[in-house]
Amino acid sequence: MPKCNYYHENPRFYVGIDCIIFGFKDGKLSLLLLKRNFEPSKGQWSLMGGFVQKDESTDHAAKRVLRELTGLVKVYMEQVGAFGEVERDPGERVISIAYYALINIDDYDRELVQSHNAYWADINELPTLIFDHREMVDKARNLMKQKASNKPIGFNLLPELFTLTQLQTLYEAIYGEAMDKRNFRKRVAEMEFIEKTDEIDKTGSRRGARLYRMNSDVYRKTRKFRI
Amino acid sequence: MPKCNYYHENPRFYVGIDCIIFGFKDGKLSLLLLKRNFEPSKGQWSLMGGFVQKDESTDHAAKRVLRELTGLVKVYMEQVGAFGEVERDPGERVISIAYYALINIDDYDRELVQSHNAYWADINELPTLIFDHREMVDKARNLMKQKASNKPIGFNLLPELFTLTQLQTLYEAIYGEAMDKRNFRKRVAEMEFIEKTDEIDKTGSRRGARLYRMNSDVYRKTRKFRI
DNA sequence: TCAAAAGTGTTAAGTTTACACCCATGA
DNA sequence: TCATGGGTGTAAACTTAACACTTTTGA
Repeated sequence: MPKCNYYHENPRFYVGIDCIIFGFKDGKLSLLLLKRNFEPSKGQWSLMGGFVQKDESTDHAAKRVLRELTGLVKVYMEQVGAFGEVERDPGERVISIAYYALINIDDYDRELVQSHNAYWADINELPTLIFDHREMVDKARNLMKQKASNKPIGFNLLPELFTLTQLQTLYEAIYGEAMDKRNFRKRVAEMEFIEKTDEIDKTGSRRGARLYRMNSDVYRKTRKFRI
Repeated sequence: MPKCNYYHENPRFYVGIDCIIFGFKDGKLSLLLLKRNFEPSKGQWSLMGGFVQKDESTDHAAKRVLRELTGLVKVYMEQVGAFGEVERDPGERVISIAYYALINIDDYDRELVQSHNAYWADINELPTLIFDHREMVDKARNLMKQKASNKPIGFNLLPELFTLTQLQTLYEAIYGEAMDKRNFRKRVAEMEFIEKTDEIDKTGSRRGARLYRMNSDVYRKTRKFRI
């Protein structure tokens, strides 16, 4: 394929990556935010970000940025979209691509997160964020909610073994509304890939609660999910 | 806001725009495609595209690109997402942002379209497209289908006055499946913003069919839509 | 007079919602 | 023994799906 001058008439742009990192902490949906200790906007809250590099796809860049903050690899991520207002970043023209990630809050590298000056914030009590990051968060949250209602992505936010109460609390946090316990469990019982294990969690109650596990192989056979 | 060297360590990229232009033609959902008479990939089919310029947002660039092809302004457009594989455009590294547009097929500037060597193609019989354009189309189609099911965006594909048979045929084309006429009309009757007019369309049948109109002001009051 | 599209209701099936009590355990 | 969270079923309300005939008119 010959290089062609047509391209070179056009301007080039910094392409940023911003990550909306969801976690499930103390029964609440939370985001991992950075208190910036660098300019621009030092001291303010922002999403974890970075720039796309020459030799990497945007999806790859998003995974790299997430890894730089959390140490995690193989994380569930989805693109939220491109944010391209001319003045969105007051420092320079940057076109940014937002991604959301769902991580298990027990797994990440705490030192790495600490060294970036990052903290978990309840999604319903977010501080003011720089630039258009709030818009990114809102769009990510809506997309995630939509997807979580018909694809089993929520399990990425839970430990491998979880109780049905944890699962219900998670979905209540995602939807922002209470659910009926019996109706919820009826629906779970219909999904064969949510498997009962032999184990009991004794930490949440005196009686103890049955632990369940998501079985991806079983899910692949039916691909039916609806909570 | 001081400029800061941090940005300048990073590479810059051409940022492309690609438009998935939906129309409703002869009872079928169609896309406006270009038979490229320029390199690279001359002679092959592609989406209408362009490049983001210095002084415009990506949304603005998408509207401009659409206007360059169709002459239309104030068109319904939604972003599909960013496509950022390293080798997606074999000519140069280009990160492209795809948008879909819904246009009324009676309105566009035919000469302009002709001069770009563009043609309507039935969405179910698309030719092979260059680069990752097929992927963009598939993602756009899914997003549009999803959105059309709970927001009244489909009316952008119809003339101002339309018959219920046209409306049903449109939704059958969007969903790719047949619908029951009586159930369909029952649902339409529940939506007050789909208003019966005094006019009759005599072109589609001997008997003639009642023409309807979408009233956006009435829609804004209820915002209930479900087909 | 007949072909072709427009228009019109009812019933059964399926889904969703509402709701309250007993169980097991450790402190 | 009691406070705490875990676990369980049924009936009513609502929504969705299936289904067939009459009307109008121009050729």
